[in-house]
Amino acid sequence: MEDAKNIAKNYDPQSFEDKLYNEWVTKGYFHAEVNKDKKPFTIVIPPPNVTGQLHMGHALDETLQDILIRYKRMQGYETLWVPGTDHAGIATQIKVEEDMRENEGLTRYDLGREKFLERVWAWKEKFGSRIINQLKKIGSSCDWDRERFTMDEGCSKAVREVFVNLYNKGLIYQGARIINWCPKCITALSDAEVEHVEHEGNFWHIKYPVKDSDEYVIIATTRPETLFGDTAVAVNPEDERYKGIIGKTLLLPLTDREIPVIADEYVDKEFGTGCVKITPAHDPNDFEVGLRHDLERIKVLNDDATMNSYAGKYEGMDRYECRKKMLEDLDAMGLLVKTEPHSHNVGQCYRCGTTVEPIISKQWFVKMKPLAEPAIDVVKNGDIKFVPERFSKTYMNWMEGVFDWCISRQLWWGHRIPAFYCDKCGHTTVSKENIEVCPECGGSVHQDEDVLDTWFSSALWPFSTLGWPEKTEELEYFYPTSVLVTGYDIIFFWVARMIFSGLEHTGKKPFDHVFLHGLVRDSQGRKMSKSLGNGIDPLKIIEQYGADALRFTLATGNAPGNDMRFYIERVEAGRNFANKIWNASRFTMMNLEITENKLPDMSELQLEDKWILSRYNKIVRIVTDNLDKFELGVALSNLYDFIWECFCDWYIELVKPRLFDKENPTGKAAQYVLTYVLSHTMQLLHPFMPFITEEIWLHLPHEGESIVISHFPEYSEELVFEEEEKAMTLIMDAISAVRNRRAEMNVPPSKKAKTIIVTPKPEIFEKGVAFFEKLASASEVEVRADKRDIPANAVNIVVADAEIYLPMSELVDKDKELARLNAEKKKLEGEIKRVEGKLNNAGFVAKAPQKVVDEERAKGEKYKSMLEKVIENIRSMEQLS
RNA sequence: GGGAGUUUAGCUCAGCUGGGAGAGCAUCUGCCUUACAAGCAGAGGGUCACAGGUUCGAGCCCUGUAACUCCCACCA
Repeated sequence: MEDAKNIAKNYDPQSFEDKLYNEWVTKGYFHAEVNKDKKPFTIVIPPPNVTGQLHMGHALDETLQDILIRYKRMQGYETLWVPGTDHAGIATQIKVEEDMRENEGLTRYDLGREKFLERVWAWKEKFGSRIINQLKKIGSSCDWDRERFTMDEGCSKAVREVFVNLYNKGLIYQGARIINWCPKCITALSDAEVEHVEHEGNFWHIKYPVKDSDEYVIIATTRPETLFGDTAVAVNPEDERYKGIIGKTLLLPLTDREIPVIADEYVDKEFGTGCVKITPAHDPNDFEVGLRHDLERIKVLNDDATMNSYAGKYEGMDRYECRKKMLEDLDAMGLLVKTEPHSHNVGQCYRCGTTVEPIISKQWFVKMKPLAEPAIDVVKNGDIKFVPERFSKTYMNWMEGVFDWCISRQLWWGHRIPAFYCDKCGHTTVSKENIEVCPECGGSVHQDEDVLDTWFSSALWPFSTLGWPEKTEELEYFYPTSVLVTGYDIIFFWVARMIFSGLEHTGKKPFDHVFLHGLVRDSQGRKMSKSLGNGIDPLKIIEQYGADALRFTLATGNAPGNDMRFYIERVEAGRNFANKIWNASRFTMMNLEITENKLPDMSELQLEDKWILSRYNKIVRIVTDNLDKFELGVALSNLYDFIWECFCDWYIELVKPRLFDKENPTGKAAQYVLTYVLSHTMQLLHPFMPFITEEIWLHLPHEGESIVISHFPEYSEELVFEEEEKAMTLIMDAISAVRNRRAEMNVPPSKKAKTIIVTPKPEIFEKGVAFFEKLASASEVEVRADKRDIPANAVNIVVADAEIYLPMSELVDKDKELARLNAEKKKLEGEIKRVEGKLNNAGFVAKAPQKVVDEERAKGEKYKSMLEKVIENIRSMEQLS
């Protein structure tokens, strides 16, 4: 252990984290392959974000995933991450377009499709590898060599297979529907991609004159510019006010068009004026009304939300400019009755925040009903489990009310829709292979210009990455995967769609568990975002505190599925913990003569050895149980307490006398136990804090070349020492009580005192003599069964099974001491009253479990005997002159 | 409008199937005790949001109330 003695005084993560990571990679510990001798553990993870910059949310994802993977690997599973290296969709394209616009003033249309896609590839090349390097910094054991999920042929093949299969089953159809249109991204969006934001707008009341009459109707609208697309005004058939007007013709203001008044149940008599303008091309409800009444659909907006020729003189204006101008004009014409403030929800593009326009458009849709049914069942019957469980409800609500999914996007970057239109006969052919001629008439064909929604291909992730639709060995072995780890904000986008896609295309569920975590917020509880500038860069944190400290922070302090606030103080706590471990290890190594890592013969174990082993053994079970339940935070905080309190604060201190005294025959045993417990604890901690645990484990006597591939500790019946644990607890409580009394009296540790322990169990306290000397500032310890000859003015301490006397008469203030004893008496009496209250309650004794009753009885006994002693002490104190 | 979550120490949060309220940080006191001042030994601090109920027993289960947060939803 020569190098052990040279280990740095303080924990310095920079000195070893990178080095260890590179070693793990070069030695291939992260590599996964089909291995029939082992069981697979497969984890599905979200893609790196498109900016190529690691953010805290991603660090959280990655940490939780890595904890599970490392744990399972150490348990002997063949572990595979199913990683994505590409987000094949809109976000990437928008990013690149933004970049082009800002730096060169170019749009994708200026470049043309081919050149533009080249740009995206180059951009991906640059940022894709950057984020992978960043993920290594936090210790991710993802085998990044398996970059399968790209826009390559394999993936495209899966996407086409799926598209064609669904189309042939009639589950994909093309149709004109109202979709959400983002005028900035210039594409259709799915319902899930639209965020509804409360918006302070106006309700404009506008007169529509009745033809050949002085009458008019007043409609109320929040989007007056869609007036140009009105093809009717609707009233409720039951509405007495308007019965007479149904069927009449209105003159649509600002145009020369005439529109009818129709009756439709959809209109709410109570809301607004009771008259609704119907714009089938720009509103989903109006679209439905239009279908019922066979109304014309007039689209008045261009793709960039400027007005088209239907707007007459407003043509070419932006939608809001047009709104302003036309309202002025209507006002001048006396047709604007009033402007009423009205707050309502406005749909915004969840990526760029632009207000979306509902627009009629011919798009591709997936019919959701038939796909949703099995996807509901598989969660309902528990085949797929959400952790925490409550999210299954969220999922179910969405799935049960799901609308058809608009999957076409008017973008260039993405999987192009495999539909071909005949230029001659117009026939649509959907095909896995590219075709040149129409199979119907032999005419030339052109492929659909649009691409598929990102989530359409992402939904295939769990199996397309494993080679599907080929029946590969990997697919056979690793699929269905074990667990998906992701944030709850992505349930609808991704989780739900993976579930129904997996079921539909492979006939199997894509994973067993969905482990959901919350969002990382800043210290004020706000979502971290670029625009707020409150994002904390994980790499800076790692640089300053180390990856292990960051991982500690991300894994503790919150329950699964709950949001977490990021406090730098919590990272400091993690760093301090690492430093504590570091120094405990340093101490261990400095006192090591042994070169083997094994337990000594049971007969050589001392009381404190058995105590720490027994406690360690329990921690093994706690950590394992909680990791199996995905309670990572609970597992880690238990480990934290064990390492800091049991191992560092007690065991190391207890064992120091044996280590320092080279003559002590039990010194070797202490070294073995110290080494055993420390190195095994490092293994327990390794999934959470991989770097420091490896560094320490390698410095301790060990077998095998890395903790990464070592075997995770298991609970052992041999290490159960209940009696010794109890005995040790008695001693420790007594020591704490002495310290407490000394602190109360402001006695510095340097001032030693004789300690007399009066106890009915001298055989236990005899074993603790050295501990009292070391830890309770005892100059000399006397253990006995009677209290003869003890000076009445000695400091006295009453604990369970013992009375302790410190003859420090000069420190005793009679009045203060009496006050304290009386306070203690009162407290004990209160406890006894509480316990007896319970025990005298017939209901309690009859109905409570025997174990609980017994425990209460034991407590009662203990308090009674302590009370007796306290009363005695009060008496003798009172007799003092 | 529907659904979910939260409410526990000054702050941030744990508290798993009901059995004497916990951690970290902060505060106060005393310690350079030969691994660690990024530390050690102590202390103070809580009507577990409120009101009912079930139970021998409720922070935990049930009902209701209030405040905050999030998600979903086509009311023009």
